[in-house]
Amino acid sequence: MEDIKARTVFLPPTPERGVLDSRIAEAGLRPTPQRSVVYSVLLDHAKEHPTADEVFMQAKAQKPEISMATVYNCLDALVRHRLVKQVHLDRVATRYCSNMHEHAHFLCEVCGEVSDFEGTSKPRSSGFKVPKGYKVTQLEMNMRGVCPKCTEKEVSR
Amino acid sequence: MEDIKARTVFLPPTPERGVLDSRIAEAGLRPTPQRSVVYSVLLDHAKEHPTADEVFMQAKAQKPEISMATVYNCLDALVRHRLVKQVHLDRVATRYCSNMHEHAHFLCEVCGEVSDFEGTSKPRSSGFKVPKGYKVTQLEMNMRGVCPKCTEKEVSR
DNA sequence: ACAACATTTAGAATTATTCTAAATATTATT
DNA sequence: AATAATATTTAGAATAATTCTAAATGTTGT
Repeated sequence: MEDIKARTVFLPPTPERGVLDSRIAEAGLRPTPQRSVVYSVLLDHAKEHPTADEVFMQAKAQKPEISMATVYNCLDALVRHRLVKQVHLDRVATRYCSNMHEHAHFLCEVCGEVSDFEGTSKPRSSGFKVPKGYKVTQLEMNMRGVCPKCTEKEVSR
Repeated sequence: MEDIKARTVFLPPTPERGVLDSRIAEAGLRPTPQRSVVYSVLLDHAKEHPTADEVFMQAKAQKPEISMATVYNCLDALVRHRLVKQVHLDRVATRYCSNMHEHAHFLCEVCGEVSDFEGTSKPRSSGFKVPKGYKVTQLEMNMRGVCPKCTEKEVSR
């Protein structure tokens, strides 16, 4: 029996570099070392929904020559080819998400932590009236409020 | 019979200054001339979902001494007191919305125009699984795609 | 009228993102 | 394999959005 350490309950472990490269290629992008690194950082830190800057720091640890401009280039390429998603939760830096299952994002207004809520919603049965003629290709559901940890702390004050 | 000029189909005409001030006061904010101006700009330009910079330019037209810092202060105060909403559609500037009926935002990826889609969605019946213990106070649905105008143009090419 | 407090202001500072032009790497062509 | 065409990366400068700061002004309560 193999000794498998589950990384998280919901997210699969990050695949090896070769697999990443073929995913990048399948998406129609030339697989470069920089793109693999950026993609692997996002897969490894899916829970954190890192900002471009955080991705840069992590990527630098693996590949010290990488530059910020490249991180932005790679992120944009990955987003355009639907390997990752941008998340726009507030006025500060854009966050990135490698979980491509449809899901909602929740921002805790107390601690700032971002969580994923699984589920799906079809644009035209979401409760919102999409007028005829609008072609919806992407859907983003963001919620805000207080997470369980912070609710507890508030009560015990 | 009165001669009423409807400003838009869905949005009511902007109320006069006095009414604005009492709404601001009701929300628990001291009504200042700057806050009224900023609020009135947002009500007058609800359809455009203006950025802080656009609000500044419009506000300056009515009150030339107003400063950018004040516009940010006022916008933040209005948001905190639930008179307007922030909309985070992309990596560039935050947009503001004075339509407080629940609705979704649609960004046309061709022309960049933002539209409102009416409707409602309860967090716990939105299709997304909100785990027990999470207190959701705000919900934001953003969609992207192509608007009818741009779809037409694309076809006729 | 005075003290306490809130708001506004201009401008500087910071942060996020984009741009630019040169260097490097890859792919296609011979 | 050599060459040309093309794509990607790089460092750093430039721009844009937002926040900070400290002084001035305005408001409220006593």
